[in-house]
Amino acid sequence: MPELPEVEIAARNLRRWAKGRRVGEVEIDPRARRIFRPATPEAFAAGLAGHRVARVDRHGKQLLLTLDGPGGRLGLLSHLGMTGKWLRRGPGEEEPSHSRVRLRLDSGAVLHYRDPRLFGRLRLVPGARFDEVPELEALGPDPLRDGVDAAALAGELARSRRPIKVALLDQSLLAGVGNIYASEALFRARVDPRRPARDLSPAEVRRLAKALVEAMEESLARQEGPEIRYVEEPGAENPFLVYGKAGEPCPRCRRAAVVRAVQAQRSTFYCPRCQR
DNA sequence: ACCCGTGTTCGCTG
DNA sequence: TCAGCGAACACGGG
Repeated sequence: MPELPEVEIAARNLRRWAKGRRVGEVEIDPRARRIFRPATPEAFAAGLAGHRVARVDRHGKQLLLTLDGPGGRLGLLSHLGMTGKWLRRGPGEEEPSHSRVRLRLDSGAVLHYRDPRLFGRLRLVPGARFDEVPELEALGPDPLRDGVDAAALAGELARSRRPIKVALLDQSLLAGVGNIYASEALFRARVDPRRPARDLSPAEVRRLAKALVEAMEESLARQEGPEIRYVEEPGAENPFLVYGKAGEPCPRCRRAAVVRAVQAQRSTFYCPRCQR
């Protein structure tokens, strides 16, 4: 399940697979209607077919493909939700399970959008830039592309009583931070996830900003490759410091066990001894 | 059977 | 007016 680093890998893969290619036939699983709401699968397929992929961009967890066609330029906005993934299959290769959308390319390959839980979204937008898509205006800066301005982040956090872990998931503060990297960054910055956001000192926010970027860059370096394997999938190791490590010794102090707590209906992992 | 899940949106409340 | 909260969405895996 994708957070910013996984979506960045998806963007790089799509660039390799689809940039410069023309989309031919578009096939959609009839069960996948909700992915296209409020539009219909029929309108999506008709609007996309015949266009050529000019570029692939990412902002936070949002992917934006820019395509050119006879009717002009259009954007394909893709959010992977919890279980979405773009895959490429060559001619004759077996298609993935839960393939919801198939885009036949003029390279002979087929792009599959796989999404078992149907929490992802695919939408055609008239604008072809992120700043022309109204729904994306609310997104905060992208930590990898824009960096994290600790002073600006501290200013935002100062207005919130929410626990810092919950505030970090707010996409209007920073775009792309999800449940894993919120826990990982707070551990690296030695900040207790339960503390009210407004109570963090400037030094703590600076540590947090640095920790977020480092956690994401390490993950990106680790995942570079032809096809992403999400961490919870069979055969994948858990590469994180505290996420999913409840009961195991803290990798820093070794003297306390990692604790799992629930905040805003999501799991949080932390070391009660290191994180203050 | 039951619980859990790397995300977002909507409606309610104070 | 709005921050904050909980339910809902939907399906597979342990």
